[in-house]
Amino acid sequence: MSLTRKPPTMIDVARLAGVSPMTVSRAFKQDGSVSDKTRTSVMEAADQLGYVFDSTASTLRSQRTGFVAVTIPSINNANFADTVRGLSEGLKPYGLQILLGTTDYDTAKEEELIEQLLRRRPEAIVVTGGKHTERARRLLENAGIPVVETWDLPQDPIGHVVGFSNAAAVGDLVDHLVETGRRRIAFIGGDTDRDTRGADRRLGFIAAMQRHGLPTDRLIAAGPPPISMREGANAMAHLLAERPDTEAVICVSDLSAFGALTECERRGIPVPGRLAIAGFGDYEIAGICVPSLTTVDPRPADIGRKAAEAILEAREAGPAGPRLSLPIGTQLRLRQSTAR
Amino acid sequence: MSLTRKPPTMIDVARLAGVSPMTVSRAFKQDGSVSDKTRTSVMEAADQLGYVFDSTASTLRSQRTGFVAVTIPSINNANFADTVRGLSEGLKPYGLQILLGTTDYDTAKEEELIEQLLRRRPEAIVVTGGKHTERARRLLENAGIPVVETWDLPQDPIGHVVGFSNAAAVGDLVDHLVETGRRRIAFIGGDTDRDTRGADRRLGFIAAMQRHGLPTDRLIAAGPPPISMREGANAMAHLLAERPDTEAVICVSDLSAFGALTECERRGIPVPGRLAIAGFGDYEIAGICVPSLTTVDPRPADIGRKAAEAILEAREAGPAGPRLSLPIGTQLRLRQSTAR
DNA sequence: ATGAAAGCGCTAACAG
DNA sequence: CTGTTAGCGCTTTCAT
Repeated sequence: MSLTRKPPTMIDVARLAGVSPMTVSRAFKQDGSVSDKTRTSVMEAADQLGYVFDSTASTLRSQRTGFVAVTIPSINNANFADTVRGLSEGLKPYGLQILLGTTDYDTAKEEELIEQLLRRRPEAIVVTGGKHTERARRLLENAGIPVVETWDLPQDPIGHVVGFSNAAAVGDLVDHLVETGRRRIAFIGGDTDRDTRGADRRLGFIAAMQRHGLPTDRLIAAGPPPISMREGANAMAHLLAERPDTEAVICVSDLSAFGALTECERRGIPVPGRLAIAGFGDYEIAGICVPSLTTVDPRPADIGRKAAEAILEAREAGPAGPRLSLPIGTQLRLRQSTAR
Repeated sequence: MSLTRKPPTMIDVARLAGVSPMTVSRAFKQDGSVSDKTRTSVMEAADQLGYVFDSTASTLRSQRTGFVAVTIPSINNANFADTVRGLSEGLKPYGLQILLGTTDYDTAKEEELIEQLLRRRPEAIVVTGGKHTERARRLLENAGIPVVETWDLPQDPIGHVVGFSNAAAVGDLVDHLVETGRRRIAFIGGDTDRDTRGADRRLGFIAAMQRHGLPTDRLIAAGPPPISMREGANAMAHLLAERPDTEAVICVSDLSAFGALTECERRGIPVPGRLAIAGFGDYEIAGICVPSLTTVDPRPADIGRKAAEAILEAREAGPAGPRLSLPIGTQLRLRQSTAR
């Protein structure tokens, strides 16, 4: 590492290249109107000095940070990671970079995070879910930038929405299980409403069961979110002890579903023979485990791509533009774990 | 969303609170020397105006962005996600925020990414691995900030290092398999050296096999990284077709190892009875699948935490401080998939 | 504990 | 195509 001496600025580059700082500035832009010859000599000077463009200064003067802020519950989740990837790919061609933060499924942390992110003056913000603290909501409303809520269909959206009904998607799973003759169906999910999407899935389960005239007395609380494989296995052990005659289980995610599946394997309980299992998310594991898992594909990368589209449209339209609502068509993936 | 009018600045807040902008600035700092009464009235004024502190301006004047740049190969990988979590938690108390980018296991993309990130003037940068393009290396060397290379032990480190020998860790796996009586051992990994850590694991496999006087003719190339579950299953199918007498398989990661395991399950091949399988990474699935997977735990969150420590120490010590090298003690996790 | 003046490094706006 | 001037919103520095 070189000793810290003052790093070169545009002025240094300009001096060495024998041009004005403004010309250096233009040379570093895509569309800057500079002759090829000038640009080349500027770039050579910059290279020679080890100059690295300072976007903090550019940002202040031009009022364009090139940031899009994104909040997700957890970075350690393939679904949200896919959404971030889709978003990132959709924004990159426009020179927009993602500024990512995680909320740990906690609206208080989300509020703090949103404030932190807004201080960086992002040009748009994408949040996961539609449930926020009052202050977080106010911050988003007053930010003066496009706001996109994702992975949900909020009752009262702040700005744009790219999502789907978690409840309806679980309803599809229930319908499928009932159609294939299951009646005593359980739901394994988180024990709080901190994970809004998880809570919505549970509500969707209850509503669909009632629609079919079936009891909803097999709700297993697997602990605070995120509910992962281990919690799924424990919840399945609990369920088998309490209600051994259960015919099918819907889990809040594929990870917990896979954990539940392994518990059946350890106990020699045939799946789907004696017990059907379904998950949510279409994580890679769902397609490859044995038996493969029936699940719902929420198209996470599509959510990201469409959120990017929403942002780009919103910038075109300006603050007076319409609120966009881009629905995501979830897809039921019927696999071995619920076959008849 | 409110119509975009000019957002309030410190000057507006100062005017409303009847103080100077400097006092507002101090009120927004942790240790600003302002009376409680003044701070309260400033905060009230700020609230009333919906003022949000502008760190882009703060950053320019103070030359402190509060960013630590981080590059990882993929966001969709629980190991790297854990490292980012550890890092993030270690840095948060110091007001440092992570600016994350992904390289897709591509050093050319890494170079571009590093330049992008350095333009944002991070106060330190953490990169995954120790292999970079020449220009990327030069950029890092001249950045004038602490540089930490992780997940590897580079021959010629740029700055600080927090890592372990991937080769040695795979050597431990080979030793274990040989000790338990396996001789015809295969390795499933990526087909290029793009994934440096994967390539190092393969080299470690070859070296350890040679040390034991065993042949290394069972190297399966599973495609370009990242090698995931599906590629692991395909590679196993290929291996079983070509070399059906294989006694054990080491996979470049737990994800491919799990895929390989499912392929055995589909074909009715007993694991570990007829074939032993080992992975790498100690992903959650390794501990919960049936049979559970023998693997190496690289302590990803520790890598992040120690990288944070390295950064904090380096800032204390200044540019003249020592190059830190914080080794990570990987842990062999012996489980059912290689039991005798 | 508070204020006044200056300026961080770049670019908008205008001129030529 | 290139240059000049001013200023983005804050904080450093120096004063009181």
